[in-house]
Amino acid sequence: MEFDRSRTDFREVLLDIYDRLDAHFGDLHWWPADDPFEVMVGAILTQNTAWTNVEKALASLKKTGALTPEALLNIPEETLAELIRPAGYYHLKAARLKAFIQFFTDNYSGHVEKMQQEEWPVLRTKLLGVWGVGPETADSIVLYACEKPLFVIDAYTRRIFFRHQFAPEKMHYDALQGLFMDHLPHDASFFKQYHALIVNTAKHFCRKAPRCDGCPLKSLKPPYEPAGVKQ
DNA sequence: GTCCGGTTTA
DNA sequence: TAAACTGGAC
Repeated sequence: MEFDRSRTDFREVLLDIYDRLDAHFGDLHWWPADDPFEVMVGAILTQNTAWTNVEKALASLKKTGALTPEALLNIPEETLAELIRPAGYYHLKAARLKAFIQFFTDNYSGHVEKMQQEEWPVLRTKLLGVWGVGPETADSIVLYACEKPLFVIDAYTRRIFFRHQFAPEKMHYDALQGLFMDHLPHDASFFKQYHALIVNTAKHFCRKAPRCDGCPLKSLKPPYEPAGVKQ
């Protein structure tokens, strides 16, 4: 099956989807965190993990005063692992946090402001070089911690856009990202809200077992499909 | 393709 | 009791 994204009004389709979701959910104020550093730590902790469990891990880090670059640099990895245990994959994530903090300290002296001064394509490449940081984690940090206009793709984005037949199921991360980046204005606040809306939509309606009742996208037509054709 | 994993949700 | 959870490395 061909996925025709060449039509000139694909931008209008993406904006239509945004408007529908924004009207339904309103301003979601993502990413939920006290500061950019907490966003970065949360981005690693939330890898394949429910956010409610990440909140517990972040709470225990705060409670013990460990949620600073200096503290995380010096804390023993095993101690860190126990603190973040509720987030799951805790041995793995302790190692990943350590790798990221080392990078953050070496390159930006542990200052988010210095990181924010980096050109985002450069920053993204550097982040992808850190062990434990893949495309979604890197882009979450670039967008939500550094306020740079980069569209974040996740499993929810894939699910929703595949089901509505805008993209093949296993479309590569960068290709799917390009679908948004090539057709939408590069605005950080807009991208933040769009991704947040996608996550909410997937949690409420576009679950693994779909609940299309009441979904703002229920009446959405695939861009290439003639109106009225039943799937 | 497999492994990492405690916790919540259905 | 099983599925799912704001992935990434090997």
